[in-house]
Amino acid sequence: MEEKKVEILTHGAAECPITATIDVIGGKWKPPIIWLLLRGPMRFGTLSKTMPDIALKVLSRQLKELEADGIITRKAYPEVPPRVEYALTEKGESLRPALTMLSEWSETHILGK
Amino acid sequence: MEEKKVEILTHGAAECPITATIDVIGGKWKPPIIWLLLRGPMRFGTLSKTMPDIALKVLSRQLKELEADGIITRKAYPEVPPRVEYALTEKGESLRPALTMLSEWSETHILGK
DNA sequence: CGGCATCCACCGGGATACTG
DNA sequence: CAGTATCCCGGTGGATGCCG
Repeated sequence: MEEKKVEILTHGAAECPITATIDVIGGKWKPPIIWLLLRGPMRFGTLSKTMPDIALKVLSRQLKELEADGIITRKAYPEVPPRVEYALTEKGESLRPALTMLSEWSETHILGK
Repeated sequence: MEEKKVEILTHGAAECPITATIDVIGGKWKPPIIWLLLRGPMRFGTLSKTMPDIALKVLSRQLKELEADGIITRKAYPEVPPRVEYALTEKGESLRPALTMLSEWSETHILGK
């Protein structure tokens, strides 16, 4: 009864809800990937050509991680030559408003000044 | 003139507006730091006690980076013992809506589900 | 109290070569 | 076309110790 306990006792990074979201979208290439897929499904090769700076292995892994987090789906067509299309899930689509705000903030406060 | 040029020619990570914002708030401890400061200014020691898992040096550096990015201000009071208070700038405060959306997304799609 | 200097460990990202 | 398999590198985060 000596000291009044404050509301926030401890606050680790793990419990931070913002961190939890950034853990999902925070990969170096995940924002541009999701940003592109918000316009519609894309093939692996198209993603690669659209983002020439990303190594194939890295693109592959980022896509796999996004799939594991339920953000995108991977659909392979058993054709020759192979075709694989990536598309957002509902969960991924639900990121749109948040990502839009992040985008607008940078336009206002970083790029556009 | 043979091929029709698509709208999106290339899309590096550097040009992605979302990535630009995440570069600012994406440090491991930056979200919880900003999240706390959205409630009001705090002293260095209070931040440290509130987030026990962060090493002092790391906390110090993250604060310095946020200051360099214009997100927070550092005010030192020439007293004994020393006192230093950190507070959000307007630019930092302007992150509130975006961070709120990130927070809500995780509550809905990760934690609470 | 509120740092900074030093050193270290880890892991995400990258280049290259090969495959179903 | 759409990857996987290795190997490597740098940056960020972390532990410890000293200082105004």
